[in-house]
Amino acid sequence: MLAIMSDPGSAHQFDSVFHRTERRRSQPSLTRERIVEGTIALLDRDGARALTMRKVATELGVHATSLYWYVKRREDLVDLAVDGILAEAAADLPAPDAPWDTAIRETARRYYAALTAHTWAAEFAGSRPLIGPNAVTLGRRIVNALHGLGDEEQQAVAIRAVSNQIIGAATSAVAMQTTKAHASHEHEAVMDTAVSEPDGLAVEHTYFDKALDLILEGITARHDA
Amino acid sequence: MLAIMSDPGSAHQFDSVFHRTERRRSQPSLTRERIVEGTIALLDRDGARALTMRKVATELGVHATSLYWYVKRREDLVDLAVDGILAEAAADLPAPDAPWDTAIRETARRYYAALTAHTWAAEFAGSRPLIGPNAVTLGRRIVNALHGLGDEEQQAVAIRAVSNQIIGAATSAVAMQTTKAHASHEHEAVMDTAVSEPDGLAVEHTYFDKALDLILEGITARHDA
DNA sequence: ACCTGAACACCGTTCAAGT
DNA sequence: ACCTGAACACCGTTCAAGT
Repeated sequence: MLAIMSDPGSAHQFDSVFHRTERRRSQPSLTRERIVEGTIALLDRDGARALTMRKVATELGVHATSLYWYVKRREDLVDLAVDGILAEAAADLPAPDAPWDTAIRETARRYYAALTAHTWAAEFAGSRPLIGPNAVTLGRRIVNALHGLGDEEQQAVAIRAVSNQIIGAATSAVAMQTTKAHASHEHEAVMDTAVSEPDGLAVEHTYFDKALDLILEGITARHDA
Repeated sequence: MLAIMSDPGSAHQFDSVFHRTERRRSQPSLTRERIVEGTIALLDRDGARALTMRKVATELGVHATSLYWYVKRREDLVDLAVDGILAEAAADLPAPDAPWDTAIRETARRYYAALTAHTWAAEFAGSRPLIGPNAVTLGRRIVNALHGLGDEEQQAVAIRAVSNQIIGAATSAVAMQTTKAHASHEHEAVMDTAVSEPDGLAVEHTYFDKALDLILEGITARHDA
């Protein structure tokens, strides 16, 4: 969830990996960074269901219990991995002086693209609060873009409309994708839309842009009034 | 995901509980209906993490392995439970001749309310395709409401904008809620927004209405042009 | 047709012990 | 400070056996 970005202070009240500092020595065989890389590699290769402490450990050539020196629980791996792939999106954001609507379009697009590029990320994003540093960076860019458009409440509404669109679109696109993947596997004669739409994710991506435009038009209409 | 509702045909290609007919005899001690009720009761009481085959079985006074006569896998329980709580929303929908915008507002509102009333439902909805009968009923009501507003593509865009808003808002609201719950447990001095906002879900509910209005204004603006 | 019971191959997590 | 190894209390699922 992105809503926290309108209220960054409350993030400090929540026990999350991102608030716990990492313990480390001079030459450890493990690092939180290495763990995150291994987790992402595993997830990209074998999917969300493959995320177990034991498999991540095997991926890194250590024992499962070693991971607990660096993270507190399995969910931490999820949170770190999701925020990890958001790094792609959080780097290279639109310039601060960009027009508000193109700033939102660009940021939202990158956010959505990162989540759908790693299907597991979209799956997890629906059930975990998105309060990692990269998620916060992305959220702030949207907040800044809307700053000055209407009063505070109008901004809060616009922020939620955009955020919800990103999360909702990403999870829906991925769920639809995996649905069709199942279908193709289980029926040999594939005569459904999976054929007429060779790349469902690409189609959804353009729908995402257009749905976002709808929201931006709504904001504009309200702002001009 | 709701996107399937714009393409009901493809649902038949996917191996889901909803396509498998139930086996039953005259007086079985178990029923798919009883199982769903027990699952929902368990989830409402103990939360999403408590959903295990063994606990559901205990809830119903049978052995875990007995459940496999009625469902194929654990995920089936998730899908059935989520669609189960959507029954509240799918019953008593706005009349077919209601104005399109109030029809959408009412339907979306009920959909969102059902998902947030059972926090586990919102959590699961983000990672499972919403293709149960009640989800389909709700989706169809939205599709029907938009029928005739613009060409087919404009309708598809509007459908996605509304659907994504429902899913995104529900998952965000619930994630935020649980975040704050954690905070209250782990810090004795609760001086964050959880205090100034005694009922976060209620606040989010009114934000949901307003964000949805933004989308409806976008649709109107486009339609009038 | 329905339900049990044993069994298999896993899980996450704790914790004492090693270095 | 970091990592191992054993151990605990779970999991989902299959399948032969009962009725």
